[in-house]
Amino acid sequence: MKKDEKKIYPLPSIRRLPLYLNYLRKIHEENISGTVIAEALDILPIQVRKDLAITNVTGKPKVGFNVKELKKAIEHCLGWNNLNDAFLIGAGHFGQALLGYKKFRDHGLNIVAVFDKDEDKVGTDIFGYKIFPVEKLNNLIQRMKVKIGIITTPGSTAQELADTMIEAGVLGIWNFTPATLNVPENIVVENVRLVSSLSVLTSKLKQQI
Amino acid sequence: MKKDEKKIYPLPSIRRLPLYLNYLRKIHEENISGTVIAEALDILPIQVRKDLAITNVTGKPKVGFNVKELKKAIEHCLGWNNLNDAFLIGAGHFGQALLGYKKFRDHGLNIVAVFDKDEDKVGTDIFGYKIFPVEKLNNLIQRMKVKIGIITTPGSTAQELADTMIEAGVLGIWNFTPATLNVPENIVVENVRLVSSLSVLTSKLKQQI
DNA sequence: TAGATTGTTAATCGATTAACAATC
DNA sequence: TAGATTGTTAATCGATTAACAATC
Repeated sequence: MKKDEKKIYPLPSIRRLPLYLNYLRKIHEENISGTVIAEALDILPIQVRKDLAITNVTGKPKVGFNVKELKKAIEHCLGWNNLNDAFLIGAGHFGQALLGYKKFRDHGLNIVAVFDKDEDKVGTDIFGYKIFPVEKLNNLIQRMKVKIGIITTPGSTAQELADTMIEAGVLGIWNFTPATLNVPENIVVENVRLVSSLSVLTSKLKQQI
Repeated sequence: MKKDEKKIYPLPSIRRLPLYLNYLRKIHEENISGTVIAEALDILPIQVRKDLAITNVTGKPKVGFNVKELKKAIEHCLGWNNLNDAFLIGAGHFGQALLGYKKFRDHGLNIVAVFDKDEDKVGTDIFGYKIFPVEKLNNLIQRMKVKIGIITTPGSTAQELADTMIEAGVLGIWNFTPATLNVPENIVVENVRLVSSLSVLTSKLKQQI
């Protein structure tokens, strides 16, 4: 057990695992072949097999993989088997969009509280989440032992929030701001760079035309 | 000119270009060295130099790059020199978050109209954008010659919308849904896979702990 | 059995990193 | 000039893809 927990998986494979999981959750067959998954998701069959191999689930030639087993294994691999509690900081448009997207619970994430520094927002309710003042962030992270912080504030406050959260015990940060966060090396930061994504789109379009 | 338009840039470099651009826009120096940029963004200096090389801007040893020239070149490279008009489909939480994020204009994107299939939303206003019924999508894309569609609907309607838009002349799709879009090969699709990003975070955290 | 599908081993490809000469 | 910084060429690394034997 310990051993597989420590294994480092290729990140591109990790990124594709939830695609497989989504697909597996939709179908009703008992077994599914990598070939079929590949076709549905527009991925090469060999890549599907390689990706699925990291879950340590083995398929049966001519039959494929057991769907139930595979779903469980992917969830385990991603750390989605028990819900990860998270705090969300920044109740702006973006934060609200995330709060409104209930599906995160299907993806291992459980947002348990929301923070904002805007006095007018504090105390109000968004989608059933009561909004706390950022001043309480440190204290509540410690008390609730929350390990994940989601930053949806403007970039200018991101570093400061990260510092606070890390000091209080947060181990992973999902950063939706354009800021580059400076953190100790044992802290995991995952950046959602919408602008990088947009760059790919527009630069490809430019080439295309 | 033609020649450089057709060149295919490494996608990882393209993803980093806007980070450089953001940084360059913040500073006030006339020249900047790759080394300094690298330090600020926590990237290796050699990678910064390699990335900047794709813009064809050359720096001066000991001096660095001309900031103004570099900004222009990056914008050109990304196709941000003239604003790309885009339609947004799906005025839900996520769509609204994008509409509220005015900064896209600094990143080459100009959302010109918003569509939704919800009759209650049609005709109303969000952040100054009037919402049109999806039925008008085809017609307006043709009339306004819009080339980019942003899909922020639920995944179930994404393919259908993509088909409609492509038929009407859209060339690039920014897909915020989990759906895998099936499109002709000359059409550019860029997927924003929040769940893939979350996967990276949670799986790394699992290893860390 | 025959053949679809898996899992493994090897080859290819592309990105990152290193080394270093050129140069302002 | 001396030395910081660039740009180029080569080495390394990791992911993707190909080939194929194993097997249900």
